Amino acid sequence: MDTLETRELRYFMAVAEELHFGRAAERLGMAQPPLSRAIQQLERRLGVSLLKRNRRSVSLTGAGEVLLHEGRAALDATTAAARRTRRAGGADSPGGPRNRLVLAVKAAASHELLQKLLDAYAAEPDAAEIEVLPSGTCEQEEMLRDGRADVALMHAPFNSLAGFDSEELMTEGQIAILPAGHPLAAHKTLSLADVSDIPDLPLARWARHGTYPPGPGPEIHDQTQLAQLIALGRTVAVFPDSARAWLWAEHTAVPLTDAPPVVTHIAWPAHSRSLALAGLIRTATRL
Amino acid sequence: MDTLETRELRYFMAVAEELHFGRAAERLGMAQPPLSRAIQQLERRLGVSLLKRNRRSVSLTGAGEVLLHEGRAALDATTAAARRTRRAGGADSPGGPRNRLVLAVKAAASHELLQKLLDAYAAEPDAAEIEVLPSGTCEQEEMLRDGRADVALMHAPFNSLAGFDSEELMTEGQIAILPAGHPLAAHKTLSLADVSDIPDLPLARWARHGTYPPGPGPEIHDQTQLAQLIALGRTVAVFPDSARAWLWAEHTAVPLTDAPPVVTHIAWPAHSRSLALAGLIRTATRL
DNA sequence: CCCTGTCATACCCGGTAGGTATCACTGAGG
DNA sequence: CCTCAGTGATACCTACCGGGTATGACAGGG
Repeated sequence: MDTLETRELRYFMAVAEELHFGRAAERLGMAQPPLSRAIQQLERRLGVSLLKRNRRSVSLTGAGEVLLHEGRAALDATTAAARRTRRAGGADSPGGPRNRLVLAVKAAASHELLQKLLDAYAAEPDAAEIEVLPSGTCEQEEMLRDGRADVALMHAPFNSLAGFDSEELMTEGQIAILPAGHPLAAHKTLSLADVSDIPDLPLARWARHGTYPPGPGPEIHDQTQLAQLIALGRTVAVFPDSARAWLWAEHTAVPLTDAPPVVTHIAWPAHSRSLALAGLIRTATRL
Repeated sequence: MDTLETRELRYFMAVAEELHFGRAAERLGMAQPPLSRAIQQLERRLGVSLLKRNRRSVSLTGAGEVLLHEGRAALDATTAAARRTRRAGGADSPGGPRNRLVLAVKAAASHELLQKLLDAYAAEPDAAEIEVLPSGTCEQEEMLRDGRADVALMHAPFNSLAGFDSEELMTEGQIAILPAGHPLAAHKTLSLADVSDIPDLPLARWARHGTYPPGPGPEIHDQTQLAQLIALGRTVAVFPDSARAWLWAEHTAVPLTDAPPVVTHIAWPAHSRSLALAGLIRTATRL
């Protein structure tokens, strides 16, 4: 009736993303004709046209766009259910489910805070085991949504907290990281405008989901790469204060006066009901 | 592999809620044996035991509890995707998708605010059509989650805003609604303690999802019933200020000094990307 | 000790998901 | 203008599996 099987959703997502039945079928590991048929059935069942086929190109209708977004959320929720259930498996000794929590953190994030949090929590009675899962740039949200992680350290305004519950842990300013020898490195403070268009030092561009924002700067996907490029005098970067921890001798940090403060949150799926998670959050807010 | 079909989720939810294969099968409109088999397959696929069968009774394992919660969220997301897609159907004329928004409101909620909101929004250029969906006590959250509604007026602290984005619209105090002739009705103000244990006037109990909280007061599921019982001198109720709008001559409203303020929010699913919704929210915050 | 309730097993059938072959149509290029 | 490459739809077949019925196995209560 109005069921929407997971398989159908998967199929539609593939087609909607590829906008090409052949490639979508290949990605799904199946032949093209059954895929075409499945999508037709889906459209008939929903009573809605999802794709515009022009015999030569495929595009989304309005309803298709809606299903692309809502379906992504639904699929994520489903795989999250599977993952979390599987993870909870075996943990069934009465009196104390040996819960394990997966904590997603951006690799470059404040190491000090994380260390304090883990230490404090480990000291708690009946603390669950914490698995620290390093995540790429802005990937924590996705990880929480699809169940790879149970809880995450996020950094507003870079991460969006939409759809999660969260508690504020720490606020810090931002600094510009410059090559030590650069003229600007002599300043006591700088503004964003000062560092955003230095002719010889374009701002580095970070990979987000495999693609890079446009711009003149070098393409980066690794903090060490960035550190090296700065040391070589090829680029400049803007980071939260806590990045001072990993600066090299060839780097100079200069506070930025007008950069928005970075707020570190601990965030988790709003519907979570795990005792272990509650304990970790309590510990975190007490730091 | 780790797919978790919607059908399997539906089946498991039924069994997990009934804790009885026979009744669950009946509720699903199928025979018991295929249901047993489906659950076994599910457990085998997940590699996790979900139910403890004692040949005489069924209970959830830890993993089963997890799947019960996570699965509910996943199923809601899936049916939401179906509903919203279907609702977006046909709306495909280029240049302006004739979006229609479904707004869930608690029936007893501030009528004045709702009226102002609807009027203001209707005056906007290219306003979408708003369908007002009355919802039972604390049902708005569920409606947002499963796609029956796109946006809702919620009242903290009664509704939980967890998992939604929201904007604050209005804050009001609370009042006790008493029979006009009652001695307490002569007071200028009251405290919660004053009204919570009046021997002859027990607090009314509202239905939530068909069940009533325990207590001595009468069982209510309708504001008119409540008004009548108060008028008859049988009960007393606590409401936000805006309830004054529907008071009878036989009622007296007395402000409560220590009741938590009621904050009306406009709330919507965090991942929403609808233009029409954005417009409505903009209008609401400008009121 | 039997009887009832309850979940699991055995077996069968029909629908349907998926594969292969092919058609229908479109747009580019010579 | 015709041809050919590319792409989605159609036709048809098969095998799997979801669902049904009948029955077994076992626990508890009278």
